[in-house]
Amino acid sequence: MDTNNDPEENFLHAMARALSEACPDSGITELEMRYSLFLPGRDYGDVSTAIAYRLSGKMKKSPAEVAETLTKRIGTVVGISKVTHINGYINATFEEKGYTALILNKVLRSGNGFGSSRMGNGRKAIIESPSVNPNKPWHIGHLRSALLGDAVSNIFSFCGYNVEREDYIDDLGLQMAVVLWGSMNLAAKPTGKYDQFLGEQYVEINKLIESKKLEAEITLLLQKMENSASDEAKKARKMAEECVKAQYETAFAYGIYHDVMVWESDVVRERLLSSAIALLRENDLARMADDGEYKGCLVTDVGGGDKAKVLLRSNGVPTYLAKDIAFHMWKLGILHSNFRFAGFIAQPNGKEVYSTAENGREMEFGSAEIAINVIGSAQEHPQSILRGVLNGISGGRHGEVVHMSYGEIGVKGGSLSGREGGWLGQGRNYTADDLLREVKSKALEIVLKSEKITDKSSAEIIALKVAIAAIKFEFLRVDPSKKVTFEWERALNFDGNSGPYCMYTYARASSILTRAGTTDTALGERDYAEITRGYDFEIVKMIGSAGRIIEKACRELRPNVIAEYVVDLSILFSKFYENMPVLKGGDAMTLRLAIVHAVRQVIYNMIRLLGIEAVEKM
RNA sequence: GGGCAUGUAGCGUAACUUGGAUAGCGCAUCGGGCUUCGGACCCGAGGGUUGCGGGUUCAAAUCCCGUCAUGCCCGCCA
Repeated sequence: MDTNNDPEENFLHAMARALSEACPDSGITELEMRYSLFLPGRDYGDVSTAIAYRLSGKMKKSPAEVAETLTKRIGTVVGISKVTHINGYINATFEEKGYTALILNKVLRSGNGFGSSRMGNGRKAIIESPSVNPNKPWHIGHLRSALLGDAVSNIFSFCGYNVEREDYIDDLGLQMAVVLWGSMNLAAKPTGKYDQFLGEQYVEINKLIESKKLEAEITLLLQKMENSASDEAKKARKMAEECVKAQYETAFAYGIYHDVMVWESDVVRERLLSSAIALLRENDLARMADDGEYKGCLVTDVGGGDKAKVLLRSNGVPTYLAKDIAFHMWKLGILHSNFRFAGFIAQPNGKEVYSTAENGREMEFGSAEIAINVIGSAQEHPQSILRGVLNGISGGRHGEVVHMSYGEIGVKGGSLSGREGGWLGQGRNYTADDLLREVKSKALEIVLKSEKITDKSSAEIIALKVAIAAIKFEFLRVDPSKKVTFEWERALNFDGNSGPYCMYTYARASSILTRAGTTDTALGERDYAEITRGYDFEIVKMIGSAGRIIEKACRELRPNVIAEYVVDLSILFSKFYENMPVLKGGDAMTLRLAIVHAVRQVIYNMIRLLGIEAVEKM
């Protein structure tokens, strides 16, 4: 849409034409040309290229001469007011009135959809996160996964994918067996939030395991749990469900919702595994080890490394990897299951989360073209094996599995170990619940000082939104691959590069529009003759790049590029705000109102992708 | 030992995939700014041999090789 009006595109095409005339065998593709474009220092123009340097040898001219030749051949370009060259660089300057109209009118037309794209073309993506074991509360590490998963889901959806938000519950793991043992052998009665209770029990029991040698007893429990008809299995499932419900209270507090959860016990019961194994053997991806250390095991050699990986132990019991492979075959529609689904909890967003269940009905989950797993970097190796095996099966005919790897979170003293209780702090734990409580209380302190907020009840609501924004932004502003060390001090600071700063910018923009009595329809399409080469046009240009930013975040699975962008836009708006009066802007008032409107809309759209809600006052 | 990731001012980060003009932003520090649209703000200052050493190139934080540091992974655990 509007490509023939986009000056950058026009410049690019003009360049390509000039190049093919001046040097037909340059070997430079249009894509390379596109990549060569960069944003120059402010005095040079609005878009530049240093392509002349690359042609210098081929054309046997100096870069400056090449740039001159190309510039002459470019001639006039729609939307570009001038093309200049200096020291071999070619610089183009946008015709600012036309560009301003193009961008501001597009924001008006597109509204909440501004910046969206059809990149995904309706393809289905299953995004899995945070898949926390059902025996403890979410700690800040799990929260990172949940927030990344939520943001990536939002971004994919905005980019035209059909997104299914899925959560995997490992209710058959050792961790579950441990807390099951606790419920059968310890006197403690559940108090408070159930996930917190279980998490604390888990730490206690692990101390007992070391001192009292309980491994054998717990391993026996684990085996009994594998048989879904056993009392142990039923009790474990019941505990796990209660724990997940408690964990989801946390999720809801953060505004995180899912479409479907899949339980490991259901994967086992549905016997997906035997079909998966058969398929692996057909494709020569698994073999029986006849001798060596894995004698009697079914193993796979896929996944690099010099060592085979066990799928079925010599006693016939499947490994986690085997179950995971089967599960991912379901995700990609390579295998069909008889999974049945039933509503699990009604979520505050009005949608039910469905869960695999023994007594449910068949539903249209699974069978995606892309399966994104938001999982810590520690799982890189198993994830690469999983990917390798599935690629071997699908041969590219089915979709792909993507590991969205993120660096794990540490705290000053060490790790957040569930077993050793690293997530327990003094007075406040490193849990998602305590984090929200602490940050909200800080936010409330500040909101109560605001002159704009008069009644106590709305102060509470706003403080909660500010707190959520502060936390989400703090977690999402960093590249996912980076490991981070959590510090309360930073989490409780709302200044500068922060979610609340962006919200504040939004609130100020809203306030101006309210004062002006401006509505979207009042801002019609018009010329913007009053635009200057000041902060106003800088903002217009930045807004013009919003769509590219979102696509980049989507392609690279990096919500941080959006966070970065919103802060930069907010900073720019603050400068504009201080220097260019809007309501007293005289002839420029309408233009400036349109800019304020556009900034407000773009901040709204962008922070929403991060799961952050804008407020009109704070 | 092998594999993966990370290393950018006191601290936290961006730019690295696609090499371009003065390495951007925030916190902290120091100095300014509210009778003017919301001070969770703005303006200014100081602070960088981009871990280190080579190489490629007209041009390297970015690409290549080596090296150091930190973390993670390499189980018939999950």
